[in-house]
Amino acid sequence: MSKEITSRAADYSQWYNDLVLKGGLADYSAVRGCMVIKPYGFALWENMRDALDKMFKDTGHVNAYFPLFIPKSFLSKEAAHVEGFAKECAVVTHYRLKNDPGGAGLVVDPEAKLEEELIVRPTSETIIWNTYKDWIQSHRDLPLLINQWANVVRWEMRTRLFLRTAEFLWQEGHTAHATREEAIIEAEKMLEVYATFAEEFMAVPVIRGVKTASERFAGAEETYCIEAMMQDGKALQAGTSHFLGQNFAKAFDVKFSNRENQLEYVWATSWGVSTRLVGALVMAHSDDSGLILPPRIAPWQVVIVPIYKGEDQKKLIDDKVKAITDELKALGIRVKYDDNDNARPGWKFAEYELKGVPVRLAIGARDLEQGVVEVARRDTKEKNVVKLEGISGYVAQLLEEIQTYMYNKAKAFRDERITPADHWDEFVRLLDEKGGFIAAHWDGTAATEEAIKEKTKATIRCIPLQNTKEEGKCIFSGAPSTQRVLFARAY
RNA sequence: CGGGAGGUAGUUCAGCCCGGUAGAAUACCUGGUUUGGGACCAGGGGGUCGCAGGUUCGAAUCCUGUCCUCCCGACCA
Repeated sequence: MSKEITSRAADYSQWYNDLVLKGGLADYSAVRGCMVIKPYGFALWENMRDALDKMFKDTGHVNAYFPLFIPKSFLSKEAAHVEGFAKECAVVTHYRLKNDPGGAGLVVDPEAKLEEELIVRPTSETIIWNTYKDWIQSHRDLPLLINQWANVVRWEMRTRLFLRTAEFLWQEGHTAHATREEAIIEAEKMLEVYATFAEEFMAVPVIRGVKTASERFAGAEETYCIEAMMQDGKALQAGTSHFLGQNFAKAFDVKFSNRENQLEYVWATSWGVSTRLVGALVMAHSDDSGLILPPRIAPWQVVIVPIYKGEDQKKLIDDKVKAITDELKALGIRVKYDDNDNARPGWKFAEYELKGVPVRLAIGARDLEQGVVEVARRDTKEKNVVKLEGISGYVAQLLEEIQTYMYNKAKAFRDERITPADHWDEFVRLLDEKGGFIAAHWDGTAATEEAIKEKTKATIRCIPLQNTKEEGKCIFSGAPSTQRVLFARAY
């Protein structure tokens, strides 16, 4: 016995915390609302980051880096933007400490007050558009397709590991275009990149949609989103892409000369995903034994555990494992050989299940004699004895199979939790008893949306793209509606 | 930010009500036996009791303040 995990049924929140902490992804820190991402969790994030970074580059984007600090005056230039972020900003007011003459230790030096206070970026639109003003003169400078990997700070009242922390890591893309159409295409394209990443790498199915006006990004004309379904029936926004119109161009006076030599405001997008995706990954797939990580982004795809009596057997196994790991590595498979003699096999089995390693190979003297190895897959917990000959090919194929299985399982779960509702009683009952997305008609007003939220805590997660049009009556007001939207309680 | 719970060894926790110089399990170290689902025996090391004040001859224990975490709520791309 050692690392007990709270079951999902007993306490879903605690289960999630247990997995993150005991699975070695992150720790709490001495700073309120901030976490330490541990090496195993960071390796997972690095794999996600690398895959996304490649996708951004493949779609023509380049990376750059803008300052952590934003002059306070910048934030207030776009009215909706300041409204949305002002309440959760960390502010730098001084630039020096000194020893208190009264002996109270280090104190802020009141004489070192900043002329203009600096905001720790909650997002970088303002500092970036202030810069773009200098970079864009002509239509020949467009489109400008830039991404940055950075940390941001949002002073949240209530935090949860990965899902909502005061400081988090993310990427933010900021692009500038000559036309409205081109900017919209960009925002939609990047949403599709996110959706592809979530589905193909994280094995998390997502719904592509647009946000309602009240859920829209502060300063955007349209916010596109991908929404995922967690195992407790709550929705989680996994990524957003915004069509910013000319709002920031106007706020920061960014104009370009078109082909007719007329000055026009630039059209903009921004888009981001964060370490919150790690939380989504945990809650979408894992079980009561621990994490279940999809092979394409798992830090270790395969772990090999030797089982032996005495040094002689150990040597024989070591030799065989060396051959196997060489084969696996040649196929680009990330493999760990755990021959630590301090822990026994049973302990290791439990440990790597907790850590969600997709495939485990156990190999002992008996196996060597018979030329076989025990292969255990984390997702289904199936165990098979497989011939050592051709094992690398078998494992490579198994990893693919696990990736597909995890996606299909999550998709079946998600699809089963999209339920249509046509009456208010049914809507409320579904939310309480079943959870998930509820597809219902909505009259399109913010007042109705707000009233539903107040009564049920459910919000409109999105209006799905390519939604089928359908005449109906609003679930709440009874007013006419042309399509169903997806409601859910959300993280 | 409001309500509740908590912070004592690396970890999980007992001790606190009723003040008297800190304990268990596990982990760790040494030696040995072990190794196919979280091993066993023997010996050993490890804690300014979150932090800062106060009361007291004496504080993990009582009082005040403060920091951090969890749960619920308010708030929140």
